[in-house]
Amino acid sequence: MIDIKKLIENPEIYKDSIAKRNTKNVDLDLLISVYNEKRMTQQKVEDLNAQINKISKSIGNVSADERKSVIEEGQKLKETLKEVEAKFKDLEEKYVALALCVPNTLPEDTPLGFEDNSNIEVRKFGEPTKFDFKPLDHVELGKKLDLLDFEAGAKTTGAKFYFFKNEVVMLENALKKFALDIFKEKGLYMLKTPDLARQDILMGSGFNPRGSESNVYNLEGMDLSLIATAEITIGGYLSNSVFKEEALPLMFAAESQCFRREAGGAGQENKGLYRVHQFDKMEMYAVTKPEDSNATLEKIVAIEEEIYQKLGLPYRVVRVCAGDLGSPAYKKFDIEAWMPGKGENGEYGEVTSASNCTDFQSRRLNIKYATKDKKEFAHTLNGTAIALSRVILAILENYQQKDGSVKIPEVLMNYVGFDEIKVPEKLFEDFKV
RNA sequence: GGAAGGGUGGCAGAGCGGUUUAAUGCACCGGUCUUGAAAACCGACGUAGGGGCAACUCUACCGUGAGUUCGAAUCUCACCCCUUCCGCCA
Repeated sequence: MIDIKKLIENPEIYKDSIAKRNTKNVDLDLLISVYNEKRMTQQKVEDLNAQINKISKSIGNVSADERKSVIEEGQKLKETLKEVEAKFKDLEEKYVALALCVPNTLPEDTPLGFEDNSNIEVRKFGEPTKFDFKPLDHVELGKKLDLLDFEAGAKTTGAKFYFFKNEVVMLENALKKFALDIFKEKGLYMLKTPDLARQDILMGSGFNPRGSESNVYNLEGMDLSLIATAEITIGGYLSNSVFKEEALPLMFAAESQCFRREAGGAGQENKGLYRVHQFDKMEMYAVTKPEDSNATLEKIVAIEEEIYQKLGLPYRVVRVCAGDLGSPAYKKFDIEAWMPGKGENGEYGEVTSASNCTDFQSRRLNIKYATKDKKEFAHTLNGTAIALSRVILAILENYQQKDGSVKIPEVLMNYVGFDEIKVPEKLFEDFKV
């Protein structure tokens, strides 16, 4: 939610953001006029209430014959109040609906562009993995090594669902433990969150549970949705809180499952594990004072980079362009790991995303911090540590060998308990006639 | 899922249709006293929004939403949450 006073004072910075993001269906002029009308109507409601309060207080001191006329006067006022109140409620609803559509502002140096090809590379680690053979993609490797099963996922649940099998089940758990150890070392406050959340909590983080654009699954007949990221439930955890100034910045980490409808996400670009409806994720989150949020964003990206360096995955860090930002994000960095099986000859593919949401979410979720003499909205940030499905994809593709076996990244060997995934003698398919 | 009880300021806790401006206590903050502290005393002490240059003033908020009433923390209905017991179950 944006700060309406800031918007009225400075509509240009919001107009600029909307244009650069190419956000549709936002009408700032209408929003401002509805706000002003709402305010005037609110004043009328309050005046009427003040009159009614006065009358009902005076009623004890009024003589018996006067009482009747005083009550009648009150009744009259109440009828007027009902009309004005209905108008106010209507305006309030209109105002909220319009205000919810306004995206966060942007810093001056945001790269321009509407798609991810306008993102700007800011750093690079390693070089794209070279092979002296033609590498397989993770779907082929998953089949050959009996590690992934998309057909069974489709049969059981639907397209873009999958089974992890054998060593990948262990690899997933190893990656989680690896992430947890890093969280512990960095002193992050750790959470394992519910995988369902109320819809107002979803909206608090900037997710829209309803409408055709929605990316979330809703539970029929209930006020609950499957979460798309732990960012949502961490937001719920922190909602309606006031933090001590000296306790900030607070850094969190959470494990959860993530469910996304990803309507229209099919196609070669998104094959296999790259874009799926369900995956596990280790997420980071921070609450800071406004002046610290940009430094904290750098800190989150640094932890992410440490993870991918330790995993030995080549990556680049990109600054996300205006049109590719979600509406809560003020500034965002993605890490893209090298994926040898993506596209024709390998491509970088997004594995993390770190956003500074400034006060956009904290206004909706009511997350504040207190100084000696006032309470202010805090800033919130979020960043991926490990999206399990995509990192497993990257490990399989980057660590494959000529015979189809896959080496385990050194840092994970102790976690998984073996150093290589060998080509099995028998596949599950061989059990069938 | 069933039954009973409950949800009031930072905390504890009264109020159960109109002198409530939500009592009282504790905590916190400022002050007096003191070498300093404690105690005692005095004062201030919620959030959000509207109007005003301002001193100030008005409105809303007692789990949430609706309703009854001139007037609701108090009465009615629905929902949410908590506690205890029963049932079911990893």
